[in-house]
Amino acid sequence: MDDVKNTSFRNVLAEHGQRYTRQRDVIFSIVSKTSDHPTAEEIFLEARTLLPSISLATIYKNLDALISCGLAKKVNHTDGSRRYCCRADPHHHATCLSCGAVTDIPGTLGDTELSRVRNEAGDFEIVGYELELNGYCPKCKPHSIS
Amino acid sequence: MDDVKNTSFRNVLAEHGQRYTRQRDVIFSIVSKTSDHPTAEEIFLEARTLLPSISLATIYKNLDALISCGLAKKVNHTDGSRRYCCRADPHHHATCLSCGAVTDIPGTLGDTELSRVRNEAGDFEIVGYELELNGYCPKCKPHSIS
DNA sequence: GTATCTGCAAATTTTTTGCCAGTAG
DNA sequence: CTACTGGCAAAAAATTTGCAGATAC
Repeated sequence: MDDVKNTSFRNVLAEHGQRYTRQRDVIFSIVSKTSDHPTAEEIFLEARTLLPSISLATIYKNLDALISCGLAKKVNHTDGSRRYCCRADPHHHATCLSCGAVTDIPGTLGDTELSRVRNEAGDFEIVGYELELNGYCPKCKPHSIS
Repeated sequence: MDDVKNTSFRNVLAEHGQRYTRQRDVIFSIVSKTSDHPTAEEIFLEARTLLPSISLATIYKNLDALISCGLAKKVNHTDGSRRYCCRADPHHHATCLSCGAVTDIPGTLGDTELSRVRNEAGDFEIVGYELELNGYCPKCKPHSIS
């Protein structure tokens, strides 16, 4: 199973004229395995546990490479920090207004809803969307009454 | 009409222990009048036409002040740039994948849709949401076929 | 073998801070 | 008056770039 995934990872890279490297692999798996959306710095710290000599510049370069292959993308974050996630099954992002944690919420918008939006959009051709939610996570909810 | 708005602007500031200043007013009106979502730098350049001696640090400080009063918020774009917008009537953001321009699209999600999402969210208490769309704006659409 | 990639350090860009004079309330 | 602000310059963070040696293919 992992072999298959790894092969397709290599293929996607190859299709975009990019080579497979250990660094790239590690970065990709960090971004795709974490359910929250790490910052470049966080990815760097995590990657260093596997590749102690990796540098932050390599993280940035590889994130760009992954993005150009469609394997990852930058995500919006209500607090303004730049974060990354891999393009997986559709889901929404819920950011806690209190602690800043990001939770993934499964699901997509309904077709009815989507065509309504598409209608409002007029000449703008909608390719994709992302629903950013904000509020209070279970941990912070009790305090939010203040 | 503008007087009323201005009074309420002052009130909101006062409620949050913030003072009314010309700089604050200018920055707020720039952010609320532009339909696209300017970066701090863009706000700075615009503000300088009215207040030639304003500094970029003042822009940042005031944006924080406005945000803390709920008068503006940070939005990130798919391209990773940090931008600001004022909290006005509900709308979606459509970012052009080709030229990066951001268009506001009026509308809200339907109640049915929203309660579905709320349901999926479980213990996470949803306060607000933002629908980020991406695709191609009318200007770039013709080229997107390539 | 050759083009791409890595890690390093330096350069940029972006954002935040400290300070003192100026101003709102 | 007194606390909050503004502008400046300097500091700190975040991101990008250039390069020589290493590596994928």
